[in-house]
Amino acid sequence: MSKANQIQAPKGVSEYLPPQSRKFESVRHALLEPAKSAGYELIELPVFEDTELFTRGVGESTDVVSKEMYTFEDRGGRSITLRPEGTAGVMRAVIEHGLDRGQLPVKLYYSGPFFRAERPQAGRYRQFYQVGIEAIGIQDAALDAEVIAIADAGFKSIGLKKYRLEITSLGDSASRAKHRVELVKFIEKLNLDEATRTRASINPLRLFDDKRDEIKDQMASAPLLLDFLSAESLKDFEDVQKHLKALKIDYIINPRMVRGLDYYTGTTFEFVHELLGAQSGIGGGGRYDGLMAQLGGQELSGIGFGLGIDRCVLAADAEGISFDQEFTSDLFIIPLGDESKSRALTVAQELQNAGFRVEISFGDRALKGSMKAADKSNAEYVLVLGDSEISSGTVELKQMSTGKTSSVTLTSLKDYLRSVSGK
RNA sequence: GUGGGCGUAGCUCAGCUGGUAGAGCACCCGGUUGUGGUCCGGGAUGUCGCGGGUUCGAGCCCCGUCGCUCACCCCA
Repeated sequence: MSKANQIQAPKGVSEYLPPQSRKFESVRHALLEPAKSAGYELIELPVFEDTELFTRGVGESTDVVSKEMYTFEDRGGRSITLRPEGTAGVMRAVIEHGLDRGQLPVKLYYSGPFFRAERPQAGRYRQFYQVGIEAIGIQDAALDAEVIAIADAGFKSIGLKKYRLEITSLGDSASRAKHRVELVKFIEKLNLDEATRTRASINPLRLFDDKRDEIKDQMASAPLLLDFLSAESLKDFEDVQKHLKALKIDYIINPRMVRGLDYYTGTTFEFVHELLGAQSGIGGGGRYDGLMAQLGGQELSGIGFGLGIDRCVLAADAEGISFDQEFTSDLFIIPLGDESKSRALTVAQELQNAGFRVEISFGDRALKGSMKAADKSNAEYVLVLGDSEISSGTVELKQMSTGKTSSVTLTSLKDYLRSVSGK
């Protein structure tokens, strides 16, 4: 098999094959459960949207929109983009279908693939998976705290320990405007290369996030947005912290935190894992005041988060967390001879319908080979189904862990399995 | 878009200063009739990423190219 002209997966996509895929499933489940427990409901949306949704919602000045979108023209000449993040799409659906006309807040959760045309690296993929929630329509520091708590509960439920929560507040627009003037003045005096200066002119906050030492050193004395918060914004931020303390959720204030999406205002947060490489953010989110209106809806505030399933899987690996749900079947049926195959299928069907996990040995391998297959499948019990069993109606059920066999009639098989498995 | 590392069997890798390819795991068959795990014996599998060059001879050297990977920008 030559690899030269083999079709490969597109560059930079994350794929989960068994048995690794079990981890993915467990992680997604763990991240989703806390949201359900808090009364959030599923919203399932398309993975592609009108391009304008993102240019208007996420912001033209962001890297996500300016250089990382998968955009193409569909057959009707419309510009379509594979969703790079989840919030904009949720807002679109909420506005379009009037979900915000009922009781507030609207509480939604979702999970699925997202797409960004970036250069891939550890923990960064072109197709990646997120779990997200959005709570729309109520401005309340307690809600901010709940959203953060839901994310935290998800990570804890995976078993993650080596992560930290960083929070800050971007304040209201007046606070940000005041700070921006001072920050721009400060940056003008710095010694920066052309590319960095251009970046700063688009959004000066971005310089806080630069990883290069020469930039970090220069930015050490830069004016911080937190120091420019209005009394109202500050009170809100303190309330969020008060609630987090009540919830016993540890956090650190990171006044230099920058988020890549333009719509954030007020409370913003990020969960950072300590054992991952350069891409260490396992989740993040914040409040967005202007987004709904920006997209043509009411002036409603919202808050939400996106958690990276891929990165959580990597983090779980890094922490050595094992997902102990081994793939085990209750019963493995080995038919001997063509006549018995049909019978094996019907026996399996009946037991599967009764809630047991039952596998069949397919093909015409020797009994020994089938036994090995049964062994590998971790089946609890094995039964050989040949002519004599079918005519007598009685099978020898072998318990693999002990090697012991017991005679059971085919008609009582279900009851027998129930009694020994407790299912 | 920019930079570093790496591309040898399904997987993990070995291959000394160039002499036409190996191990472990996994897989399949067998160790006398229809009962697994251990053990023993046997077996299949590679255009050594691709193309070109140097050489009597290249997996090993040179050039190009593609891919993977890590990092920068940025982000889940």
